[in-house]
This record gives sequence, C-alpha cells and structure tokens, in this order.
Amino acid sequence: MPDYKPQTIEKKWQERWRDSRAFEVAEDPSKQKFYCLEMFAYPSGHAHVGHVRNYMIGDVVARMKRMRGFNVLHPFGWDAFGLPAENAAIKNRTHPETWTLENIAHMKGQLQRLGISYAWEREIATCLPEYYHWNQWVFLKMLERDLAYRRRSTVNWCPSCNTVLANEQVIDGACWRCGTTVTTRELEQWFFRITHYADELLDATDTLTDWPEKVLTMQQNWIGRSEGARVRFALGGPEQLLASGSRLLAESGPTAAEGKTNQQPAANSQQPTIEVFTTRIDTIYGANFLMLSPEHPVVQEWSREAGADEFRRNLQRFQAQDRNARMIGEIEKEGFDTSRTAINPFTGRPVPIWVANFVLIEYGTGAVMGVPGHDQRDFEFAKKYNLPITIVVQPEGEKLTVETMTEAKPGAGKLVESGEYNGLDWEEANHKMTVDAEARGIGEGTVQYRLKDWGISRQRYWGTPIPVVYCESCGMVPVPADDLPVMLPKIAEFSGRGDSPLAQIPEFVNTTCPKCGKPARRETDTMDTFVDSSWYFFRFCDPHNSELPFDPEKVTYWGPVDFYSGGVEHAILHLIYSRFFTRVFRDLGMTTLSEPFTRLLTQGMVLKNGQVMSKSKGNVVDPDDMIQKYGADALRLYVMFVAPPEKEIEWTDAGLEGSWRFLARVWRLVDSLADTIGGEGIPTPAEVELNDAERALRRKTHDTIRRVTLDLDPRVHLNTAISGLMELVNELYAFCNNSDCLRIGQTASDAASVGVVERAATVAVLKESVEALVKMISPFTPHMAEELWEKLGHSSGIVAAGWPAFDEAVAKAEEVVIPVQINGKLRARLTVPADISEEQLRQIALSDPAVVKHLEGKTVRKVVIANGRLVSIVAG
RNA sequence: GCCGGGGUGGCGGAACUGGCAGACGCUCAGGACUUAAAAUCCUGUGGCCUUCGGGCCGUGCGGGUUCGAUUCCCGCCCCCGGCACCA
Repeated sequence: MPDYKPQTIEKKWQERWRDSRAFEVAEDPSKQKFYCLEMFAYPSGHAHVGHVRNYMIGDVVARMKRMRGFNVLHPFGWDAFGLPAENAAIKNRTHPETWTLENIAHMKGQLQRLGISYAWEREIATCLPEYYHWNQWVFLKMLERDLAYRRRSTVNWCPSCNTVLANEQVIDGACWRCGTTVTTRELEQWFFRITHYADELLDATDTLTDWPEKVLTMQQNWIGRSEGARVRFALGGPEQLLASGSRLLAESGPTAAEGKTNQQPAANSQQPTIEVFTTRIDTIYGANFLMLSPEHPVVQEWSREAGADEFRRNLQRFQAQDRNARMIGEIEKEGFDTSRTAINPFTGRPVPIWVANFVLIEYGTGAVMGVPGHDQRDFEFAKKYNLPITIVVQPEGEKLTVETMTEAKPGAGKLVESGEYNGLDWEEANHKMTVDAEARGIGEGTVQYRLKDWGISRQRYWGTPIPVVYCESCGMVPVPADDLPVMLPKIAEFSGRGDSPLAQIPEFVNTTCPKCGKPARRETDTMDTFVDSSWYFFRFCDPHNSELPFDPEKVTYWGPVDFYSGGVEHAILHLIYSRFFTRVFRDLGMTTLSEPFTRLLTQGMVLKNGQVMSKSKGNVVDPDDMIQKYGADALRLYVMFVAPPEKEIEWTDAGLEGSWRFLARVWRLVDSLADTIGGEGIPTPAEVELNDAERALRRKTHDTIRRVTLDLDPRVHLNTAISGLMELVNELYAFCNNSDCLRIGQTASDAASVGVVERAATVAVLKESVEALVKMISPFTPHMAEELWEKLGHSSGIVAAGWPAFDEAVAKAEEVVIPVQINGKLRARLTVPADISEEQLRQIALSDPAVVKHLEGKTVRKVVIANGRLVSIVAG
C-alpha cells in the first residue's frame, strides 16, 4: 500500500484543477449563485500562515457550497497600491511597480500551492490602469454629484522628512520613520462626502444581521451620532467688538467647510453671536461661561486685534501644545479669560467667554457652554478658575448643594433655578427648550456626527492619480471621462523627500486645459488606497470590462457578497468605505444594492509565542516550509481545526503534526478498503439486511453527515465539523478492528491483511460511510479527498459527486441513554428504546436498582421528564 | 470613562432552545507489534476520597430563579479588543 505522500498528490490535483479551469464560473440564471470572498491581499512580499488562514476559511465555504450545487464565485486579487512599495523603492532602489509585481508573483505561487479554489482568470491588481481607470471614473461621477469636493484642511507633517504623513503613520505624535514630533499643515485636500450617508450608514447597521455585533458597534461608535441643539449666545461686552464682530460671525463656525450635514445656518439676526452645540440644552440655566477652542475663528480674529498682546501670548502657548497630546487629553485642562462676555439667551445674563485648550475645533461648533454643575470637565474648569457653579437639575431623591458638591452631577433629574422650566423632567425640558429656542430664533435642534468626510488626497506616488487639472482661466477642471485613465507616469528616482513625487515630473504636471486648451497643471496628489478596496468586490463580477467599472447586469447576478471574511482590523475603515461606495454606485444607478456584504466573518490572527507574526519579531511561519514537510492539506486542516475561525490561534508544530497523523489515518483507512468497496454493483445499505454493528455504523454515518452539514452551513464552525469527521473515522476503525477480515493495514507490506469481506451488508455500509467521509473532508483537504475519490473508482471529480445527504430517521438512535437525577444529582443511566413513552420511562426509572437504593427512606415528591431526554426525581 | 467580547482539565477547545460538563485534538502514561527503536493499533488521562460498588467537589467570585444553571437574573473581580476631553 502506498503511504500518504501529500506533495505528489497535491501537485497532481492543482495541475488538473488549473488545466480544467475547475473554478472559473459564468453567470447562470438556472443556478443559485454564491459569492464567497476573502479580503484581497496587500502584496507585502511573503504570505505567512496568518494571512493564509483567512483564505482557507473562505475556501472551505466555497468548496462546500460548490458541492451543494451553487454557482460559486470565488475570486482573488491584490490591493497593490500603497506606501510600503514606495518605501521599499527608496530603500532598495527598485521601482514600486517592480517590487509589487514580484511580490504578487511570489504570493500567488504560495496561494496556489495551498490549493485554494480561486477563479484566477478574474484576478485583479489595483495598481494596473485597467483597474485604477475606474477609480478615476467614480471620482468624476462623485465630483458631478458634489460627493467629492476640495477644501483646505490640516494634515500631519513631519518637519524632518519634509513630507505629509497619514494618521496611521503618526505613532504617539511622532513620525514613524524618524521619530520627529509631527506638526500640522494646511493643505488643499480632496474629500469624499461620506457624511451625506451618515444617517443611512448608521441606521442600516440594523439590517446587517449576519455581521458580528462587535463590528456593528464599532461602526456605530465611529459614526457617533448625537442629538442635541445649537444655541446662539449674543456677544456683549466691549462695544468696539460689535463692528468687527458682525463681519466675523457671518462666516464663523469652523464647520461651515465641513460639509453639508454640518453646515451652520447663517445667524438670523444682525447681532454677532457665538454658537455652541450641546446635547443638554436643559442645563442651559446653569451655563455660567462659554469656552472656545483656540482655533475658533473668533478667537483668531480677537488675537489679531491691536493691544491684544497677552491674549496672543496665551493663545500661542495653547497652540504650541502638542496637538496629539491635546487630542487625546493627556495635557492639563487650561483656559484664559478673553475679558469678553456673551448673553445667555435663556437667563438673559452675561457670561464670560474663555478660551479652553480642551475644546475641539473639529467637533460641533468649536464652542461649548460651560455647565459646571452637570459636566465634570466644566466643573473642574470652574473650580480651577473660580467660576460660579449653579445646580439646575436635581436628581430624584437627592438634594444637591453647590457647597457640598465634589464633582459634577450629569444625568437625570428635575429642573430647578430654570425659570419657567422649573419642575420639568430633564428630557421633557430638553425637548421643550429646543422647540422654544427655534421659535425665538436663537437655536435649533440638530444632529451631530463624529464621522467626518473622508480625506482622500495623498502626497504620494504609488496610487491612483486624481483626474483633475488646474487652469489659470478655468480653475479646477475635471479630466473628461474619455481621456481616462490618467496614467501614473514612471518615475526614476525615489528620495522620500518633498511634496507629492508627481509634482517633480514636468511631463506629467504640465498639460493643457480640457476646456480652453491653455496650459494647465495636473493635480499631483494620488488617492488614498482605501478607495481601491472600496469597490473591488464589484469589479470581480466583471473584471475585464473596458467600458465601465462593471456591467450592472453582472452585479445583479452575483451581488451582494454572500460570505465575506477578513481581519477585524478592517472593521471600521474598509468596511464603512465599502458600504459608502455601494450606496454611491446605487445612487449612480449601477446597482440596486445598498449593502455589499451579507455575512461577515472576522477571522482571528495566528500567533506564535503569543505574538503576531512579523519579520521583525522573527516568528514568521512560512506556509511553504509547512507544505514541504506535511503538505498543504495538513496545514489547511490544522488551522481550521485548532479553534473557531473568529478566534486567534497559537501556532504549534505539534498541532500540525496531529493533523497530519489524522490525514494519514484517513488515508490508510480508505486505501485499505478501496478494493473492497470501490467495485461495481454494490448495493445501498437500504437494500440489505443489516446486523447491529452495521446498523450502528450507518447511524453514526448519517448522524455525522447531519452534524457536519449544519456545522458548515449555516454555522461556520469548522473546528467542530472536523471533530465530527474524526469521530466517524474512529468509529470506522473500531468497526473494522472488530471484524475478523478487516484489519486496516499500516504499511505497504500489510496490504495482504485486508481480507475478502463476505457480507454484502458490511460492504454496503462501509461504502456509504467511507464515501460520505471523503466527500465531507474534501472542502478541508481537497487534494487528498480527490485522490481518494479516484481510488474509490470514480473518474469524475468529487464536486460533481455532490454533498452527501442524510436520512433523519437513520441518524436517530434506536436506543438512547437517559440520565436519572435525584435531587439534581446524577444517580443512574438507563438504556431504553428511543421511542419509549414517558410513562414507561418513569416506571423504568423508579424501579432501577440504583434509583431505588438512593430513594431509600425518602418519598418521591415529583418526577420531571424533560422532553424525553432526562428523568429528574425530587425526593425528600 | 463609554462600548463590545471573554474567563471551562496540564494545553487548544466542545456542550444546539436551561437537561449526562470536558466531545475532538495535543500532551503524558500503559499495553500490543518489533531483536530494538520509530511509526502504527489499543487502553487510560479534571481534582480529592474509595471497602473498586461507588462517593464528594468542580465551568472567575458571591447571591438568586429552577426539579435541574457553563447557559437565565442581580452584584462583584479579572483578561482581551475598540473608541476616547465628542460638549
């Protein structure tokens, strides 16, 4: 008997699958589709076993669905633009393209050696013009619809490297490369108006019933919807302000530029005002001061006034404070008095205006009302600067006094010291005061989001060129769709310094205006690579389309993605951007879908020595090494067996070896029996008379099919599915070992030990069981399963054979073991026929010797029979 | 601080709707085979006690509901992840 030699088998089947285009698919309305997708790969160089775990999970689902008769789309591609390629180019003096394409070639080989059932003819790489053309196309469409716009915005800047950094490249406020403290710069940036869909993206999380709770919560927090009110405080105080103030405030409010949803309504009176955002307008009678962000336009204006030297000094001190430290609240809360006042529109009293370093310009209006009685930050601020504290909400059953208060009291209660609102419950007051504010024209109810518009400009080379030009006479002009793609030019030298690398290529920059034909300059920034990954799942439906990003008909057939798996690190960015893009395509009439991914599985990482695998830690396990030693099938089985897909796993060589041993055990079993059960004319078990052992094996077989089927679909409990298969194998060994003629061989020389089986019934049962086993294991270990299937005398592949069916009646045990509890303790086990009546069961239980013994001297008070599965006796 | 997920043998993990806790695997121990070893096959493997029949304890901790709780409820402790001065 040949030993299990995975390497030869795997090569053979991978070639066959490739040559027969086994996993290539076309739209087929007569078949139900299934779109199975794993997050495509960043071609970083070498895949390690952590990367490939994700692809194996998807492959099991895809292969199983294929066997169940679905038309399965299972594509793969490369998220090929991005910074590492540029850094590698600087370091190794290669071109990012060379580096990227070489990595793709290598990683593709690795994935193919794992035998993943991808439709490789649909492979895409986002760095190719055939793909990024359509990024540009979508950009133009969004520009037409005002979903893309340009404004000045603050970016991270490394003064040492002289370049812009992405947020992800700012580690604890310092440049990831050189460690210099990061500063900020104002630059013109392109934005996608994702906030236009903020409400929809938030509300629709309810429809994502097959997403992990964790991811939905993260997205909800990220969008951060909070309902409240904007209230305007009229400026009072020094008369001279009024003149400059009115001009100021017409354009005030940092959020004016934020985007539509955040747009501030123009002040409806001539009087200059400061607008605040609050979720607790009901506490406004306790608003004893205002606090403005140092970046607030009014503050900026005041600092420019003559004689404001001290004001400027104070302000500069705040502005010099580490921006990142300020953002994460690590520095002390401080403020300074502007010596100006505003009128609280509800109390009519003047309140001082302060500048506070903890007020964020990015959120709300950049101005807040200080309610020290009911907000902890305001409380601390008031204590520090001796500002008055007023209690305006009394909690139920408490009597707060300012004198005894040691901290602010947020939360529920009834209003006091609030004029006409006294006695109202806070929620009622909140509503009423909002309505009143609107009626009086001093404010309005509003919804505030944490979500900001998506800044997509990157001052980088290795990305999609943004397809606009700037003309001296026409201004910003989009590149006409017919002129797309704007090709990314080859670049010779990468220094890693300076602004956008594209700005250094005159042949690229200098162009003519599409409108007037005069000289113009191209936009030299490229798009964030998250743009690439926001719609690639649509491109897979129609990857070679040269007219459109995709044919809507094809997306209608394949979409949405039925099963999507990937790392939880994408829970917010990629997954929210993809949901946004799907809605953009919907509103462009390209699809009727709103949500791209029906079911999401976030797979756990593979750790080694308790740490994430990385080159720098030196704990990377290369799949190729494992394949060489144990074969791809053993590797696949191991990573899926060791823990549920969502959990992290700790890599152990011993575990992999165990999986290999199991596969060798299956191999010996099937190989030993192949001659016996692989012949023609073997009856089905239903056609013959079975003895007890045969019936038991048949029951186990059908029960295993039932369990494994449910574990794979709809649950994706791959680890328990495998343990079910292991149990079946153990049962088959026991069955054979208890039979005189069926000892399973160990080595080639043992082949003779498998005798001729006389009983037709035994052969029938074994055939059914072994064939079901081979079919069910095939999604996990496809190469071995195909080889065994061939050994069993089948010439067409295992997918064509279909997924095994089970008979509920056969799967059911004829005899069951019923535990008997007395006062909650297990006292006996009864073996009874499965169809026993409750009355009979009660009789047998009460007359069982062990039960009788334990009931001695006690009276039975109650006997509970729990859906025929357990007897519980209460006695005392 | 807020939100989410967890805590089960030496280890990874099972346990579906409240019904035999520890499936399956790893590790370890013993047996068979072998000149021997490896491999393989078989058996055992939560703790304590045992007259070998079995008994008691046991799913982070403390309570509760229930005939019965890893599962449900209340109150804690600890770990992991996300967000975080969001007004």
